[in-house]
Amino acid sequence: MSQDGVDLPTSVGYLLKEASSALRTAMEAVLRPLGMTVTHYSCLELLAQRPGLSSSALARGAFVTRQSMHVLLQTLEQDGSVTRPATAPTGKVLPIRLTPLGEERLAAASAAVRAVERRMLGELDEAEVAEARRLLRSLVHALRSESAPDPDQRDDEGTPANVAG
Amino acid sequence: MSQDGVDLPTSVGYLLKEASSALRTAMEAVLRPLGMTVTHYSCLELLAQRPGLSSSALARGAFVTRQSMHVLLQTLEQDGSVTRPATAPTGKVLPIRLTPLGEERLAAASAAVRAVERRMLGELDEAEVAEARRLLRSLVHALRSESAPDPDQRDDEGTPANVAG
DNA sequence: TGACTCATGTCAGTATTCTGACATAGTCTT
DNA sequence: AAGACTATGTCAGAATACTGACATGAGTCA
Repeated sequence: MSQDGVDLPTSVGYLLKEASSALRTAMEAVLRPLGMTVTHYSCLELLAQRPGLSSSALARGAFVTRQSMHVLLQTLEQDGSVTRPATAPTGKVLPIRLTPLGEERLAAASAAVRAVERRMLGELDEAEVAEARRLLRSLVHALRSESAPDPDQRDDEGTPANVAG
Repeated sequence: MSQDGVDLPTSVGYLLKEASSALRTAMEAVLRPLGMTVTHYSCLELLAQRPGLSSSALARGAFVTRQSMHVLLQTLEQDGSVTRPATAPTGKVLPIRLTPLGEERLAAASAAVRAVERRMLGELDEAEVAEARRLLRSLVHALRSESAPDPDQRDDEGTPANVAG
């Protein structure tokens, strides 16, 4: 059974999902007291690094559909964490920005998440961390290389970004 | 901004999520033609390797809540892929098993998923794959070590397993 | 210029998963 | 043996994300 099927304990795919799941769980645990979900945090962090990003761009960066990001942004806007111009400066793109309140909330969340990442990497030295980055990038690159649908065309075509494995 | 916040492109956490997301997308792409979702597949694969698993054990293995697994199993049972005894042989645990039809479906799905995993690892040699396993296990271990809630007590306590990061 | 293709924003409906809660069956402790 | 603790199965409601669809700008190319 282990030879014919995918041997889960040694499958890199399974380990990837396991690690990703553990990370999300840990992040949820530290973000919950701050009244923030992982997706909220991801969105704010992306905006901090690249102010003026569009809703669709945010969706790609957070690995959700642009429809999901759309409703999330409505929440964050009501929340007062982000602002969006009523009319598009050019084209249809509505550049989104953090408000001071959003930056404030992000600061606390970002610190908590950094602590989680530090704990995650606690058993590794610098060289191993670098190697982990390199290997993960290789996996992503290989998965997207051939016969892998373009992640940008997630819409009206059928290749969502859920996360799992 | 990059020093203060979490620098996404170099964050191992972000790369982990990126890789996991890419893997799930790729798996969905190959499983869709087989009429199967990633969670369905995970469940069947677990059952193939450990027949007689309980619903809760399956949930842990697939990184979802036991409630989600419960509804999933109802689908798979109607589907004719798995069977569950009406009464518990001992205690409350209802051991679940694959039907011949389930095994058949799993065979096709498992082959497709193995191909995806092969593609994912295509750029790496054997030593690098082993290193990837080791590093991923280290991340999981470190995340669960301290101040990380027991994943078994996901219920009535507040630490779900969603996947993201 | 006009047709084509692509990306974005948005609305509506569906599906999946989660949170909360409760009863019950083993297990461990005293 | 009784009580406490843990784990399981299950039901119901809520939150979240996704699929499908449509209109609108922008860029490309003949």
